[in-house]
This record gives sequence, structure tokens and C-alpha cells, in this order.
Amino acid sequence: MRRGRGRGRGRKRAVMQQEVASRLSRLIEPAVLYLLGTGQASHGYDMLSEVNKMGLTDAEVDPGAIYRVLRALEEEGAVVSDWDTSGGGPARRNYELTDIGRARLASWVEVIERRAEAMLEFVERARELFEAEIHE
Amino acid sequence: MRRGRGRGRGRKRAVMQQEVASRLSRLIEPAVLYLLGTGQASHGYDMLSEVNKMGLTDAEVDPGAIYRVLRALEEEGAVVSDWDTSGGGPARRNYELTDIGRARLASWVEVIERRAEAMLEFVERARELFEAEIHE
DNA sequence: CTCTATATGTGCAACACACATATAGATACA
DNA sequence: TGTATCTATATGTGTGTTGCACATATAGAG
Repeated sequence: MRRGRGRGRGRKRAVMQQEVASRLSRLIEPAVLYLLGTGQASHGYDMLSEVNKMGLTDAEVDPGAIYRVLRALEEEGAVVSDWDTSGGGPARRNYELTDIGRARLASWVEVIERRAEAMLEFVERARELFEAEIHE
Repeated sequence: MRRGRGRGRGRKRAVMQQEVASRLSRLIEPAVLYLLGTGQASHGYDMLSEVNKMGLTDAEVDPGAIYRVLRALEEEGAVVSDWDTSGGGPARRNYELTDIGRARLASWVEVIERRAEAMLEFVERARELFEAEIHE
């Protein structure tokens, strides 16, 4: 046999550029990009509370996850950072969105919209199933 | 230090009963439960094509993933199976939804709906951000 | 007897994530 | 001066899910 399904199917492994679609799970990345875009948060620690307020990421987000996402985004050139030693407290790493980051957010928006619509359609169909079961 | 954020925060780890929310990832499980509920598919191989048609799972689903999900569901009592040797070809394992499985699908529906709404809200807000950027 | 389609399954590596922990500056207060 | 707390960033690790490749088995077509 040959595998039954997707022989070529294109999706090689999401190496290098990492397609956004492959990271839907917790949606931390788009949330972070959005917060940087609006200026609601510019460093990791602030995002912690803001991301949790957004609701996009369902449960409470781990601080470690935020910092790792920011690092990964910087490696890809989606954000740039510099240390901010002004103000009291420990130094904070200030992040800013680049054009790459804005483009990335835009493609996230498309992906999330499609997925959300598919999910709502699923919810509808599943509810129909429940009703059919009751009336039988 | 103490952890900074969520000390108590309840979410112990999703042991034992596995809360549905923690498995949002590819949404294979709810898709499978739904297909069993409607009778559109009763064994793994059929689900492969049906699941992919549904769109819930974004990309094409791996057969291995389907079989593993079915196994896990059976361990939890959400489905029961028996071998079907009638008909030509290799034996197929026929699955049926239990009450536990129906309840599980119902709780998936709630989780997915909430998530999908949060996602659409995010999409809206992000689009507003883009428009604000254009007009400045 | 081989080829193909159907069907189920496993081993492995890569990865995302939750949880825990480490480090350290700043501030309050006893 | 000591110590507790808050702010802030970061790493280490175990677990679960996934993609991919591979293994296996039955049956029908030629």
C-alpha cells in the first residue's frame, strides 16, 4: 500500500518559516502581536496580565510561554527589543512590532477567522444532533 | 520567590479525567465524537475522509491520530467497540458512542463555542487596529 | 501469484505547553 | 540590617499531541 491519504500534501513539516496555522493551540503568539500592535503592552511581564484579560487563550497563560514566544518572534524578525533601565525595578526588555510582525498578525487574523467560523459551524451541527436525539 | 503569578489557580494539570479544554489542539476528538453521534462513520478508516471534509481540524488529519484518539476514548469509556468481520476486506473495528461519550461531546461543544467567540472577537479588534493604522 | 485497495496499528522524533525553579533589582517595613 | 514582597526575565523538565514512516493483515482483480 501507499499510505492511503496524503502522499504529497505539501505540508512538509513547517520548518524554517513556521506557518501560523500550525500553532493554533493556545494562540499566545497572535495575542502577543496584537498587544504590541495596540501598545497595550511593550514588555513580557505586562503581557502576562493583558493576555489573560483578552480571553483568546482560554486558560491562564504561563509566563515562561510569553517569554519564549517573544524570543522566537525576535529570531524571526517579527519584533525588535531593547533594554529599558529607566524607571524603578529590574530592567525590562521593551519590544516593538516590525513590518514582518504586522504581516504575521494579519495572517493570523485570517487563519483564526476561518477556524473560528468552522468551529461555530461545528457547534451548530452538533446542537442539531442533540435535538434530533431528544425528539426520537 | 513564590512563582509570581497564579499560586492557587486551580488548574492542577488535567490528570485522570482530562478536561476537554486542555485538548483543544487539533480538535480531532470532538470531530470523531460527532461523526460517531451522527452515524456518518463508525470505524477509523471512514473517519479519515469524513473528518477532513468537516473542516474543524484545519489541516489533513493523520490516520495514526484518529486511531489513537479512538483508543483513548475507549479507555475513558466514551466509546465501545467490537470487531466487524462481515463484508469483504480486513476486519474493521466498529465504534459506538456511550452516554459518557455524548456528555463529552456536549462539553466539547460548550468549550468550542466559547473559544470560537473569543477568536472572532479578537479578529474584530485586530481589524480595527489595522484600520486605525491606515488612517494615521 | 502479484498487485491494489481497505483497514488497523506502532515506533520515533519534533514540538508546544504546564509546571517548577533560578536569578536579581527595587521597595517597604520592622 | 535583615527579610519579605513585588517586579521582571529566564531556564529546565516532563508530558501529551502530532506528523511521518513503517509494519501487518484480508480480500478481490488480473
